[in-house]
Order: sequence, then C-alpha cells, then structure tokens
Amino acid sequence: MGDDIRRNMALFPIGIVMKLTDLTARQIRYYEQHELVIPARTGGNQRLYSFNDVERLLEIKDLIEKGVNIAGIKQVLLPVDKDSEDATVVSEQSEVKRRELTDSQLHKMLKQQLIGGGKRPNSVSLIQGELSRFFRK
DNA sequence: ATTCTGACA
DNA sequence: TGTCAGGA
Repeated sequence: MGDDIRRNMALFPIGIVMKLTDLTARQIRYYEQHELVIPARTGGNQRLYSFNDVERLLEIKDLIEKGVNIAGIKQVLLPVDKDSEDATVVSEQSEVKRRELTDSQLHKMLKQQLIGGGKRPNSVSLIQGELSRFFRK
C-alpha cells in the first residue's frame, strides 16, 4: 500500500488532534509519556500527528471509555516505536516479529472485541475479566 | 495565537 | 486530569 506513507505522514498539531479526538491536550500528552503514541516533532519541538496517530488516539480513547487503564492498553495496542511510526509500512496486519507475546492471537482478538464491535453491556465486564488476567501487576 | 514542560493550591 | 507558570 503506497498511501501508507500518507497515513504515517505527520500533519497536524495537537490543537487539531484535540478536536479530532475530543481528548484534552493533557490526555494526549499523557498517553505519549506512556508511549501509546509517538508523534513526530517540528524543529520547534511542536508535536505533529499523522492520521495513524489520530486513529491510534481514537482507539485509546475508546479503551479508556471502556474502563481499560494504561497498562491494559499497552498490551492491547501493539507497541509503537519511532520507526514504525512515520518511517514506513508496518501496521497491525504485518506479521510483526514480536515473539515476546506468546499469544499474539489473543491480543488480536481482544483488540477486535474492545475496539471493533459495538457495545454490548456484558462483553465489557467479560473483557475486563479476561484482561485482568494479564493486567495483574 | 499556539504549544511545551514541569508542577501541584 | 485540570490548570497555571514561564519560556519558545
């Protein structure tokens, strides 16, 4: 996919992202501290987000609303590193070589259930129950 | 006018 | 998380 570069192309400042995601600058920056999103920076140290970053933030917002905490989100969303951010292709679909996660399949499922699907009243508690098995510190 | 980091009445 | 300070 060639327009992947466009999705990973840093374009908008935090102000725009705030409106696009309905998140406060505080939250957006906070999530960055926890490496949930790594926006590019301008010469003036201003954050520049790509479409992928925004989508990512929307997913995070979704999970937060579903009661998932940072620790949990870190495990549901694949870790992002400066490379896969604005460099090249690499998205959730690519066969990431992360053996660290013995159950990448489960992660995929959880992600789908948490993000994709609409909102079933019970699935939430169900999911949280399953996740707690991982989030447990 | 905007955004950034650090800090906490 | 909100919000203010103080600088870029």
